[in-house]
Amino acid sequence: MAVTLADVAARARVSAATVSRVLSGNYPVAEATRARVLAAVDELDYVINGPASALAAATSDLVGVLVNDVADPFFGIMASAVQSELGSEKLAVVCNTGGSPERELTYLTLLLRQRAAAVVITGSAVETPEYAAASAAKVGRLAANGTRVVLLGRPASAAPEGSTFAVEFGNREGGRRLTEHLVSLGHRRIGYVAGPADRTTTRHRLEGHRAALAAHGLGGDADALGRLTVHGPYTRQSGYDGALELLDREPGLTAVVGSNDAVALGICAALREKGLDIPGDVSVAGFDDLPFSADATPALTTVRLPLQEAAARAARLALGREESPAGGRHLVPAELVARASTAAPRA
Amino acid sequence: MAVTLADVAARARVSAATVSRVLSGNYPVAEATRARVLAAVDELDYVINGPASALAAATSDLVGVLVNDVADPFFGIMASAVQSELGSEKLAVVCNTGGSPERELTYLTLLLRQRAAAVVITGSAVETPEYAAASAAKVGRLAANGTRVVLLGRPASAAPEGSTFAVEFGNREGGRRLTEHLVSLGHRRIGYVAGPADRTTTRHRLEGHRAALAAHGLGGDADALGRLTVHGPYTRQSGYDGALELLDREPGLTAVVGSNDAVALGICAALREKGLDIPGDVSVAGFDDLPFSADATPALTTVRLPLQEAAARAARLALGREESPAGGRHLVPAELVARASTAAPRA
DNA sequence: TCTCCTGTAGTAAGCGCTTTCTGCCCCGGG
DNA sequence: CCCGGGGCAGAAAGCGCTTACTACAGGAGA
Repeated sequence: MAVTLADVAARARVSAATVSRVLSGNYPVAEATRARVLAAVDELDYVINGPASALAAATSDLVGVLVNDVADPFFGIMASAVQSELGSEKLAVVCNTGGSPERELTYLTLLLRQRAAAVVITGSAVETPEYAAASAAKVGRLAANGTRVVLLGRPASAAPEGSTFAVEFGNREGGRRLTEHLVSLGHRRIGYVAGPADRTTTRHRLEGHRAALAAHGLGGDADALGRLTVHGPYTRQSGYDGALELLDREPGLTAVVGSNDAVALGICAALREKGLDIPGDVSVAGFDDLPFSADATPALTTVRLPLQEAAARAARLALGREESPAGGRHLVPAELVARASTAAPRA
Repeated sequence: MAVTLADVAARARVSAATVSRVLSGNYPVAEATRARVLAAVDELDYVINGPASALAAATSDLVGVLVNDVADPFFGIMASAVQSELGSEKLAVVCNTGGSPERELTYLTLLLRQRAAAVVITGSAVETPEYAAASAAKVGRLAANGTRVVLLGRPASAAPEGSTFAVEFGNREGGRRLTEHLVSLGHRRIGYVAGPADRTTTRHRLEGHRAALAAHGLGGDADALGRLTVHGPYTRQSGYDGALELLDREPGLTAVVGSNDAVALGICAALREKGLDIPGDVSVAGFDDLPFSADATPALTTVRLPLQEAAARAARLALGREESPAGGRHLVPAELVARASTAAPRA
């Protein structure tokens, strides 16, 4: 990288300052001068030095995107949408946290080090006071540095303020609608394979589920609810194991809800292995409406979360391209998608 | 970010140079001094300034990862594996090129600008001389800048040299094995929904397919082959459309191969819609063995590409952690995975 | 005892930009 | 005809780090 600003300046017979102004575009430059500079840039095949620019301007072109795992479609779709929305203006730094709070903090530190322009944090938060405090501290540090922080699909830990925003998913509402759908079909004993017990998303979806049950007088006592619920990671395997466990505890189940679509698919596999028909013997439902859900056999009833739109909005907030409502919180609605995996229980 | 190296140096009563040396670790520092510096770093909660460091050292902690689209599992899996392999040492900058050569070049320029330590380029290349030239020029420029370039799942455009490596997939071999499997089951008229005509991957998979046919005297003339082949993007929709088209042209088909698993699923959907049983009436096969393929109904026969291992190796090459064989090319073998979507044709 | 290493640490010169502060030039108004 | 002001462009001071190069102990060999 021999060619520097100074070389371009010399060739265009202007000062380095002028070249910088032409390239950054945030200062008026006479048209003739601009053309001369641009020509020189072209002729020399000049590529600006990002780090030098970032150092002088105290901010970089990087936007961090924290996900549990980009290989998981739920996160992959969001990461993709964020990246696409950034265009060629900013670069997306994708970090797999594996859902671990420690790694999340580690990556936030690395992004702080890079003087990232913004950070989009996806995935549910762990609900422990220590984590909340550590997380808030780190976010505060980022904000102090001028980095915009956007929480995507995660509730604002505290009241978001200044340059911190939240795009939240209607998990509670979606969970409620899904269970209402099942109840209205006639189901009374509904199993639930939930996500890890300490995550916000898990809690919200489960709360929606229980709210729907309660609204129809099906809540029962905590013990009964507990017997119908198992927890595990958001994986297919967890659905498989959970379904077997629930079937064992409550042979009379007529429906099982998975905490997400992958879990639901695992539930389906377990039921099928037990010789049960879906939805003839047992109805199954998921959450998220990922692309493969419509293709499954039977097609999965689920709750659609507009991941792309939500992620694109998060990206726009990160870039400061979209105004934020007072309070900085956005709620993205969840929508029931009823398909073939749910039906009325046998009489 | 008020705290700088100088602050740490003052607090530890050493010079800035010493602090830098302790943090970078590439220069001996006495144990007592090191401890003092580390303590100061801790007390001041110092975070190094990435851009400043990158400017002075002329290289950054960024590794570019070019993919068609991270939301596509094929690329998502590779991006995830690369990111994980980088650990917290380097940051992965993921760029969606959408398969467009222009965007690929744009992103390579942006990564050059960032003085990325390495770039991993995934996805098949477009086979036109202009693109090959432009791409080679850009890669050369990156190499000249000290950036390691690793091609993942794409043939080395020219002989890779110096800091350029290639981890290639056994697409030809995989294609051959798959078709041999079908032929050995007794299929004679095999349709093929291929990828875009101008991509290397498409060509290799198709060549493997045709080599297998030729080996069994089923090649026929170019016309016959052409009639059994349609091209389209690597999408489900393309498989759906392609299958209908092929069925129309050649009603006597007993098997259809998709250019990848998504295409194969589309083929399945089209066949089912036509009232055809899989594999009773028509066998279907895909390529890649993505996670959803095993779960499809019927489970898809396909060719497994060890994407994670390949991507991890690419990442190691990018970091300079793994020795490369002479010539810098690695070939990753493809393996046939026979499942329920293929069977002998009806008598 | 003196010199010469070897092992540490400090000095200082940048790395290539951005941006504030100046200053020039030219126009319009008095 | 002279002065004030606006529009552009240059000078130069950093931004915070890395890394020669230099300096200075203290110990070994002569």
